[in-house]
Amino acid sequence: MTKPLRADAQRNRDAVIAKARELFDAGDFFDLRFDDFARLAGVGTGTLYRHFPTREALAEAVYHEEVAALCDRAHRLRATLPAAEALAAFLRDMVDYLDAHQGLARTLATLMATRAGALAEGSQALEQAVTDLVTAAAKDGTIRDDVDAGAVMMALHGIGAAHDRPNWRAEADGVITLLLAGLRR
Amino acid sequence: MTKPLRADAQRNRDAVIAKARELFDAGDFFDLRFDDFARLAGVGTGTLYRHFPTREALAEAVYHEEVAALCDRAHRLRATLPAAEALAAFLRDMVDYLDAHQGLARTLATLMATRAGALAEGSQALEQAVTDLVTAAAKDGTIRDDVDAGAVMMALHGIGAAHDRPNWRAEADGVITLLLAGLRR
DNA sequence: CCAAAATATGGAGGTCATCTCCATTTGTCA
DNA sequence: TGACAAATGGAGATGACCTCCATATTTTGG
Repeated sequence: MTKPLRADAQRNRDAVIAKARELFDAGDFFDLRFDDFARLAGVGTGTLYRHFPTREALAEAVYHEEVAALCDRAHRLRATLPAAEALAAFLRDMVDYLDAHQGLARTLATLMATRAGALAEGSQALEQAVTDLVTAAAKDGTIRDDVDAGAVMMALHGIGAAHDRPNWRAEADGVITLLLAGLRR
Repeated sequence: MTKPLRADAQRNRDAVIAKARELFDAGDFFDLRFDDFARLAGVGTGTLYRHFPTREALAEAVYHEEVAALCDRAHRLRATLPAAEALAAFLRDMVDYLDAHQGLARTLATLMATRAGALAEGSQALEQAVTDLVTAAAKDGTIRDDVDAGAVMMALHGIGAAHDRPNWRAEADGVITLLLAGLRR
């Protein structure tokens, strides 16, 4: 399905992602004109747009492997721990991760806000991972089964969307605590 | 503190808010060019911008009284019900209200996303109302006191921010259910 | 190794929403 | 009523986003 990229195209693509990651870490990614970013990355605007039609698409590419890692972790947890504990561990990890990578929090927030996220691959994968964890735990009876996994997802969205609240970390932990306590039978 | 508005200015302001409310109800408010909106409302763009520097400012004006009503309701509930029940009732009302007025949900989501919300009067008031309810219930011992009221706020943000999820209502109810169950001692 | 075909490039310029500015109009007050 | 203050509105500046295409680079098949 995926046609092999020409050598120079691949090089440019990688350069763009590398520069984007750099800006994410510095926290400037979202404050920059997209055109200027192209110049920074050393490519023309046309090239940038061909590879990444929107800013969010680029953000997703940057975090693609990280999100994949999170999903993997979800699967591993689910395989090695009782379902409820796996869910708890995953949610706490998620907050840790968002805390360590503010860029991702902002990315997710944007993805959520623009609804482009509904189509984003990474977003889908994450949602699927959460759904799996929740339904597994519900099925073995350790958590209630009358609440949709989407509710957990929604709360996570809230955590991401509120990334700039002054007391973010404590509040995010609070949300997770409430969710887990609320889910317990 | 508030300087009295000239007669025509007041008239225009009211006309703009009225038209905005109309569009909110129709669901078109956010899909419209702000300039075109000015024409629709029968004022010049300059006038529109003088009264409402941003789209969000206008949205807030439209929902100002609604938010005020919600806050009043919070106070009344707090006065007439045990604290924990007041909190529960308020949160459920909140979802009902958001469900009935999608425009408000989207407004809140935007306010949250743009961080302009942190300064918005209505937003502040809502947060205060929630905080009051939570701390009251925590103080009388009916809910746990180790979780910040901000966590509840964050979850509400999530509900607002996710307003376009296909299964919104059920998931929103789920979030509230989990929060309330999680808060119980 | 060398065309010719396919693929990719980049940046000038088009498009469009946002917002400002100010000459003119409208309201207020003595 | 006259003069001063307040408000108006819409033309046009601004600036971000995105497209287009003449040129350049890579690949392919002979």
